[in-house]
Amino acid sequence: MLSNHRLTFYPHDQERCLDAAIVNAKKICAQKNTKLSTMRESVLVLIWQGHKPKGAYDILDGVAKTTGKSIAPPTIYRALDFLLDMGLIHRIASLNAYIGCPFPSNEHSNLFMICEHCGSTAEIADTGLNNTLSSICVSADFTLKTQYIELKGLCPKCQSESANSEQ
Amino acid sequence: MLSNHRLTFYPHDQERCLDAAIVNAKKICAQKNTKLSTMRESVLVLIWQGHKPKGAYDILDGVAKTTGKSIAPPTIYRALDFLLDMGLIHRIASLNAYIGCPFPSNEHSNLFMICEHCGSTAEIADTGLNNTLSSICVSADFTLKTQYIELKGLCPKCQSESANSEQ
DNA sequence: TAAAAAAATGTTATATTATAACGTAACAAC
DNA sequence: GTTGTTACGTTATAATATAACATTTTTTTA
Repeated sequence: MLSNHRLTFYPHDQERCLDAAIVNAKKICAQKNTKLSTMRESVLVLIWQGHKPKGAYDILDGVAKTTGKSIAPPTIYRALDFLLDMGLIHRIASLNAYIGCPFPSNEHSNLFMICEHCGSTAEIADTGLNNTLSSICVSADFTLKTQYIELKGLCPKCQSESANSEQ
Repeated sequence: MLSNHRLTFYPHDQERCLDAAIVNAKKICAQKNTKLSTMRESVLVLIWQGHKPKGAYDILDGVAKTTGKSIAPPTIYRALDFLLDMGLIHRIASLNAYIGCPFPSNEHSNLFMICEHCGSTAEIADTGLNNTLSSICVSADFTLKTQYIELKGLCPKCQSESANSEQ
């Protein structure tokens, strides 16, 4: 089981996650013979500020601020499309938002645990889950291509906080 | 395992699904001491035309056509919110669309199999899957509240069609 | 290295989905 | 029959996303 829930839900050096993601992204682009242009890298960097999904227009504002340029939506959406194609980010449909993939270039299950309180979002790849889903699809004669699994709830930190506030 | 995939993916009397859904909806509203007003019923009827998720503005056009009135978006969104609250419909986040729930008033898993080719969408409630998801969440110390599981692929009919067209 | 081709980005406009804010009508309860 | 509640009407606009076309940058290759 591949998961980044410890990094996501507990304090850690965010900078290291960012750096690792960028290094990894460059490697993957090289492998796939594509380029992580300045704009694409800026978008990826912004997405990796923290472990919370970011909306396209938040990304737009952030990139505009850091680059000092004024940017139009298509520029951001094109970068997002590229990063999605490369498997470097995921789209969280229920939030209309985008998040960095902690283990790109691995087959995985697109399972997200989203804290409703603080927004922190962890990704998990679980073989058992994939097997369960596969067998469900087989029994319904449904050919599975892609899956979106978004779990909403409370992360460890927000659980204990809400428990405290109820006292 | 509760599922409507046979009804969804194979020819059948659509009218019966619709009638059953409306009867069921009235029963549930009575139980919950709420009212399925004319507008809400119109929206629900439109959603139950076929087993494909419908967008809010498609619903708007449909209801406007059948009632002969001109309707504004908030009217539709309010009816949708009500039906969602009653558990009579679900929102498919990846499509920004709404679909009737075949077994409201049951605890279930919000698992949808969506045909990418024809749009037919079946809902499945599977205890094994819920257990798998629960244990994943427990091991990550994540308190699960709600889940959105959307599987994209090919329904039985579209599988055989695409197999034929490749010959 | 200059011209051609391809890839990426810029720009303008607009489509699509959803909600805020406030007013009115219908209905139930007292 | 007035009051309170619920649902619906109306206008405007927010938030997300894309179409269409122009320009720039990079790569290829003659």
